[in-house]
Amino acid sequence: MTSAPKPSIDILIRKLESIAPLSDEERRAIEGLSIMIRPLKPDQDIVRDYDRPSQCCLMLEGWACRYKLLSQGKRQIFSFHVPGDIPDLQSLHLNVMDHSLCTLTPATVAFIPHHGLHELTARFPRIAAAFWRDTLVDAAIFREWMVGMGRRSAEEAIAHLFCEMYLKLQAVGLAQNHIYRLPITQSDVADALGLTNVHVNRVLKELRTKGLITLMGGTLQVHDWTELTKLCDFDPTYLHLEQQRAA
Amino acid sequence: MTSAPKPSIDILIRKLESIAPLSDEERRAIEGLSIMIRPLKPDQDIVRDYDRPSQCCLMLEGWACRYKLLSQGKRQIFSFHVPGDIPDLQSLHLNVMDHSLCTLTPATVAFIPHHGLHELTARFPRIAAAFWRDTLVDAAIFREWMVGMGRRSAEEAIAHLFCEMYLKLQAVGLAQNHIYRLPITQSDVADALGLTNVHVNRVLKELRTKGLITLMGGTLQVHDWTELTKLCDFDPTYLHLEQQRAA
DNA sequence: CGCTAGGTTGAGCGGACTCAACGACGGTGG
DNA sequence: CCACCGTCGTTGAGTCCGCTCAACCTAGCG
Repeated sequence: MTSAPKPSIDILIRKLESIAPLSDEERRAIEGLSIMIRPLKPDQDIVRDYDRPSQCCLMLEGWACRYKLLSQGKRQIFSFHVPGDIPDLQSLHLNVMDHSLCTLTPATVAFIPHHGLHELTARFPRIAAAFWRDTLVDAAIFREWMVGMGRRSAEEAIAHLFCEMYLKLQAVGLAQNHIYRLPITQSDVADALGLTNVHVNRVLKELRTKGLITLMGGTLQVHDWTELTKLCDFDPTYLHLEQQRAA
Repeated sequence: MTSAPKPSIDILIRKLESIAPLSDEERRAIEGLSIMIRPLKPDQDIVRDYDRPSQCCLMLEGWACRYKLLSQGKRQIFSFHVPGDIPDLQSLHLNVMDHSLCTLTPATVAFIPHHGLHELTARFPRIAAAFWRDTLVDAAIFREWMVGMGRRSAEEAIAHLFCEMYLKLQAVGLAQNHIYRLPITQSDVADALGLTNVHVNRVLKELRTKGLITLMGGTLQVHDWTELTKLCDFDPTYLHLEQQRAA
């Protein structure tokens, strides 16, 4: 953070354009969305299970995650979100929240009323398609996490998560050289992968011992990318990062 | 199947209308889609991992599932699909398949070219929204399966799956009185929940012994719905079955 | 300086797995 | 018509990955 640019909805335009170019009119329509920008503290819920939100949340700065609390205090994390993401875009068409969304770090988010998004997507099918696509990639990542929890060992699952996060962050310019900020606790990792914090700790130690990664002070460094991807059989197809040709 | 009606795209119209009413024009546009209806045998792949399909598949009769094969022959099933579903709707906007789709029973499916669907959704934003919503419910179910694999015991996970399938089938008129056809093997259940067929077998025996269910010849009967839902802490919110008020 | 959240380590346990055998059933072909 | 075979379901015995419980360490922070 040398001289932080003022966070704005531009990040959304850039994200959409990384998939398909926008016309001037489309770009102007997005810039014309009425939004409310708010700074948030860490561990602050943005929307909660059973809420009926009337707005979506665009991450401008910081990390967030979607999760659900079960009886007996168990927690399942569904996804991690970084700047450019709209983690609750589904609320545009599913009026009840079936999970919660909360910040992991200090964050800046833009709230965009459903009203404006409904108008926007009705007027511009290509923008609607781009948003739709975004939720589809989300679902693809859910599927891959299912593979992790159902069919991968703890070590493979953790390695896989680290590979995935690196590519996601690299795609939005938040990571390079196999180093990135990963401001989440071992308990968060555990709740994302269906493990316990104790076991995550042991596996991390193992990965460190093998010289594959170091994870310190919220920064992850991958020392041997090839070996790490091999360990977990990582195939990035599901992230659908390649540019789609314009429709 | 006393006097089977000829399967047709009507099933799709009915499904869309269960969410929001369609105008005559919209209905006619859907009926005007060029489709190809095909009967399929059981265990037949419809689309495969890494394919780049140019059409979507509407289930008219029979069951299908989405899955992925891993190295060492492991398999993860992501979802089960019944008549009215479009299991590969995501291929409309994600051009590479990141998983496969195959029949579980003899089935009849309608293939709908992407071309026609793109036109349809561009012309009718409300139809686009309905399709989009459908993929969002899909994603919500993925999330719930993640909860099952990450944070539920085998018994809870299996009970939860049975509750889910009942409500999904009931919603399309394929189940009532807590009885329904479940034409899948114990290995399928295992691959869906991240378990082994052996363990699924033992847990089913346990559920049978408790008098909660009987599962025989592909038919599941729930004897004590209340108890079954209590056992797995079932909350159907995530299925988003309630009618949505017209946009 | 003390509190708290997060990380680390040990010891013992158990749910689900592995391997293996066998039974039930339906389809198929000689 | 029945022997054969493959798929699916069932059961037993032994193992292990990841869990539980618990203690302790470390660093940031009010």
